[in-house]
This record gives sequence, C-alpha cells and structure tokens, in this order.
Amino acid sequence: MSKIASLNEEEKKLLAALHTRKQYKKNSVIDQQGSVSKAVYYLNKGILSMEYQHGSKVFVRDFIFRDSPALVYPSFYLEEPSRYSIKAVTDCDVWELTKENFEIGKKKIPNLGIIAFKITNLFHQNIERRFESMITKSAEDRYLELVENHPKIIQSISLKMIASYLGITDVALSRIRSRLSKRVAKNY
Amino acid sequence: MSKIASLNEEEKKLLAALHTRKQYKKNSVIDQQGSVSKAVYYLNKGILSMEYQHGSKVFVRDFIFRDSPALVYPSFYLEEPSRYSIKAVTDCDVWELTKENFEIGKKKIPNLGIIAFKITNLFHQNIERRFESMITKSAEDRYLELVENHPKIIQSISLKMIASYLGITDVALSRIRSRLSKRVAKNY
DNA sequence: TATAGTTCTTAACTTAGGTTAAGATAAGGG
DNA sequence: CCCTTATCTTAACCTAAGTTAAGAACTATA
Repeated sequence: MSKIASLNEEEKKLLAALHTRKQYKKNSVIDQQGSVSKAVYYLNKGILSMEYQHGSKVFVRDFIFRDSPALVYPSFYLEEPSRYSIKAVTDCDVWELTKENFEIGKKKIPNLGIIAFKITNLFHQNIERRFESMITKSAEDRYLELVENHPKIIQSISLKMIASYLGITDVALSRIRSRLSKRVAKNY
Repeated sequence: MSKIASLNEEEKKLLAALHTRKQYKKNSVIDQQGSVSKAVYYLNKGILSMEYQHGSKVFVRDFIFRDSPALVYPSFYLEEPSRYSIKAVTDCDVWELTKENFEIGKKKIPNLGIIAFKITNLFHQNIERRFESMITKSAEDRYLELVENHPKIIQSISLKMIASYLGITDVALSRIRSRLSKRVAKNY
C-alpha cells in the first residue's frame, strides 16, 4: 500500500499491525453479497473473484490478482449491504483490514485516507475501462486483452469463469479459443 | 444537494453563493475529454450527456437529467485529464461549482465533503448497474428500461445517441422500435 | 477402483445485432 | 427559397454468440 502514498517506517509498522493475515481455501466465500463487507483485502498470493448473483445465474465482475487490493465499494465505507461477493478462485493468502481498524488507522496515519481515496479511484477507473471494452471491443479482443495482461490465467481459472468475466458463455469462449489456435497453427 | 445530506439555511445560502448559474445552447461542449474537469454541475433544466471518444467514434456513457449532479470523476477531484466530455444534449440551465469554490466550501460547510462522497458513490453505483445490465440484459430490455425511467427521452434525444447509450447501432435500435410497435399494435 | 460430477470441446441450429445501402422526411444554412 | 446535411426507416446479407445436446477427459470421493 505504501506504493500508493508515502508512509514512514513507523506508519508502515502500525498499518501492518492493524492487518490480520488469513489463508483461504479455493472456492471459499470471503465476503457475501447482500451483507456488509467485512474488510478490505490485500492479496499476497492467489486469485480472488468479485461475483454477483442475478436471478439464478452467477456473474464474475472481476478478478483480483496478487499484490492488489480488493475493496467492496461502497459497502465497506458505508456499511450497507454489498452488491458483490468476494471469493477465492485459488488458495489465497490475504491481509485483511477491518472497518474498525481502518478507522483507528485513519486517526493515526494521515495518509491512510488518501490511500483509501486512491484505491477507490482505481476501482472506479477499472469498471469504467471494463464497461468501455464491453461496448467497443469484440469478445475475442476482450479475451486477448485479458490473456495478454495475465498470461497464466488459463492455468488457474476455469474456462467457465473466464467466459463469465468476458460476458459470454463457456461454449462461445471455447469456440474463440479453437479459432485462435487454428489461426496460430497456420503460421507454422 | 441538501437532499443528500442535511444543511442548515446559512449553509445552503453559502453553498448557493459559491455556485455560478450558466446557460448552455444545445450541442455545446461543457467539459472536454482530455482536459481537467472545470466544475461539478447541477442540472436545473435540460439534458446533459457524458461522452467519450474511442478511435474515430463517439460513445455516450450516460445521460444526466434535470435535478441531478454531473461529476467527471475522478478528474474533478484529482485535477487530472478526464476520460469524458460533458455536452448539452438540449438547451441547458446549470449551476456550476468550481474546484476552488468546492475547496472553500469544504472548509466552511462540514457536510460538503460527505455530500461529495455520496455523489461519488451514486456515480459508481450508476456505472455498476449499467455494466451489469449490459451483461445480463438484451438491447431491447435495456431500451425498455430506459424508456420506462425516462418516458420523454424519445422527444428530446436522437435515436443515434440513445443507440450509442445502449451500446448498439442506430439501425439496430430502429429495428427494435418497429418490433415493439408491431407487438403493441397486435393488442388492438 | 468404480462412479458420479465437473470441465471442456464440438456440432447443429437459431437469433440478435453489425454492415451496407437506398429512400423518405425533416431541419438548418446561405 | 433552394440545397445540403442530418435523422430515421427498411431491406438484404453476414457474423458472433446463445441454446441444446452429446461425448471426451479429467477429478473427486465413497
């Protein structure tokens, strides 16, 4: 977090002390849609997902990869029911900062409010970009973009979840993959 | 704005004094994509749009209807280049609050920071809902949803802009409209 | 180890929406 | 007032993606 806004050594220690380290097994639900977000998460290892249920179907809103924060906004700040769940896609190792400890930290660390604000901005820009790519790009291009940014994604996330993230069905993504591999094969 | 968080009479007057009332002709550009957002806008009358350019094409990100705030977030807060333009879709009557006056107001009106925070949350939830309806609904359902919330929209906004808002082409929206009117006609 | 449940692929069929183009109004500018 | 330019509709054609279904390969568990 200290990458986002400068903190001195003492502040870093204090902030670390306010966090709790936790381990989550693959597929465990860390934050439940509909209830107040328990904490902000900082992901050390593994992959998290942000999902929402709509009718009987589950949709993947986002993936969170290592060394990134996961925030259920604005549920965490306002302590209102959240629109999303946070789940562990793989075994995960996270640092958790509860609302109470966040409030304590804000009093002692002047820059913490600024860090929170910047993280919020990142989340907002993230969904804006995602919205724009839904409108301006084809599913194939969206897939290529994702794989380019996260090449290892195919090894650790199921085709079904990736398809859901892209806003298409698993069948459609399978089709895209075979189309792409045939296209590559032509070059040899 | 005082609907969002309580302000006393004195604070309301002070806040009003910090705003500048302005008139904009149809099609005028109020905030330009790529430059720092000049102000937060509160729309008294008319319709605004939030648009972004992607390559050679222009996309409508959102419409802002009367009695609503328009915020280019986070450009306004961070004074960084904005991802969007704000344009007048019809002749408009707005109250503008510049960044300088916002900062002055924050010092004098304790609740102003909270109001800003809540407006930011509204904007975030707005794009989340929009993103979700892009993924979970058909273009026809998205159109029906829009017309239900804003029945007069057809009179004041061109088909092309509405189509852009929905993420489809003008031809596709025209097709949807004729399909819908035929369906209604069958009931008579 | 057998069995049931996932995950992924492939095929066949259907439909929504993109593209192009042409024609009909309507509107704005000189 | 004419002429040009936008706006909207409709048609023809095409492609991406949804739906359903069936089969293969892998996983987990009793």
